[in-house]
Amino acid sequence: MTEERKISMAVIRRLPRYYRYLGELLDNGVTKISSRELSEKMKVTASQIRQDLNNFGGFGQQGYGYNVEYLHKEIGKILGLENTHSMIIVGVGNLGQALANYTSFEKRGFNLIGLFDVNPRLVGMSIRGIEVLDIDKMEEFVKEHKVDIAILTMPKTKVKETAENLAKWGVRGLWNFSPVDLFVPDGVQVENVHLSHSLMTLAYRINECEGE
Amino acid sequence: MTEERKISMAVIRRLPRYYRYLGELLDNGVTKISSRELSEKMKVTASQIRQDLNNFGGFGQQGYGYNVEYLHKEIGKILGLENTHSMIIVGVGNLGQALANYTSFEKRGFNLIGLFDVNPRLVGMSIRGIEVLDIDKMEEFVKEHKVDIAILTMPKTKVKETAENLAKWGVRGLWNFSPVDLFVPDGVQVENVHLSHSLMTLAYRINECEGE
DNA sequence: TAGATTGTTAATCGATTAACAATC
DNA sequence: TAGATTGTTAATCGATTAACAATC
Repeated sequence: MTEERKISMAVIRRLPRYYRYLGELLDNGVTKISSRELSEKMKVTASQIRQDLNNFGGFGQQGYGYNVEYLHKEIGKILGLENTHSMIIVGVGNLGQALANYTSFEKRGFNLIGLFDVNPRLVGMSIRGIEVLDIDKMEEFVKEHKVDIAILTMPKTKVKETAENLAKWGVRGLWNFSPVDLFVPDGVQVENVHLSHSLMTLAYRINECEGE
Repeated sequence: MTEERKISMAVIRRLPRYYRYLGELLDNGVTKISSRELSEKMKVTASQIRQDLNNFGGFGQQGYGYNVEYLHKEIGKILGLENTHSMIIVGVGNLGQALANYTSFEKRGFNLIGLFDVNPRLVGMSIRGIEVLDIDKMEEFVKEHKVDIAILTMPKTKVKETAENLAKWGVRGLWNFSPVDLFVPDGVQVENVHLSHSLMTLAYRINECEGE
């Protein structure tokens, strides 16, 4: 596959937001929108919207604007939402269970196919029809099923080793919820959700803006 | 308070990571570190570390480097971690419960003091000694207790209204887990955790890097 | 056609990196 | 003092915004 140009992460991270807004417009029966109108709703510049979209092609029409349904669909394609993705959860504690119970991921084609934990109390339990397996069974499972994404919601002590193994066994995406930085081989993508970092930056801003 | 200069969010978002690494060094008994050594560990440039830190003052010593304990403590102060912060959770579903059970926030001074939900089945239940109250009691509670941060883990339909109310009642930080953009008055800080966005960007990268 | 709005180039702004004088 | 490393200025790089020609 010949990539024309590397798209910056700043752009990529804005795409889901565009996708969400366009979805809402679609639900409200809006058929067309200009970059200016969308920019006012989203509180960004129209220039940025047009630049962002033109990284991927010309989706609009001069003098008219953008067809909402078409643009929504195209951004979905860019994000890879026309494919389904299979996921497993490694670590079925509080957070793992919460994510396992999320049904909205499925709507976007993210299907949960496996749950793993070391805790014998959890093994054998089922969440939404999926049985929690012992972590010893994970290698076999991953090699047998095509696993696109592993959700890492386990204690941080074992994350590094687990991530290395999963990468070795062919998992291409790691959604990491541990406060640990994973350095994995090329070709494996890591997306971190550092809740404690997020909370700390909120604390900073609260303290900074005291008395504003 | 006279702010000298506006610090960019890019810098702020790196601070928790510095804080974490320095904490680890501290635990390992490391007493001093140079920006170069730290940069190698963290895979960032030494220049960036020095620039970032010098936004807040000179914490190092020429020819020596940085004292790990001192720097760790100072970054903690910058992030506001020497203060405690009181938090409530609004919406005690799967994710709300998971966050309520997190004990690690407490270690950093983030104390949970209230839980609220509309669901009569959840009201009256206790998590870690905190009773879930009916959402009708929230206004009174917030006005009586000093609430710094509200964690919004409720269905998205009610988030906008709830956020506006909480802001009105004096809550200064909103940690928002709903796929909704909140536009609140100045002085109220919003930190979004858009899990679905995070997952979509991971999907994009997996698809993009196919065959790499 | 005239008006509107895109796609795209150019200008600006901000963030990152490099370089080096200051100094421990 | 000599060596090391910071703090800080200058250079570069990238991202955002502005402007406008293309065109529907």
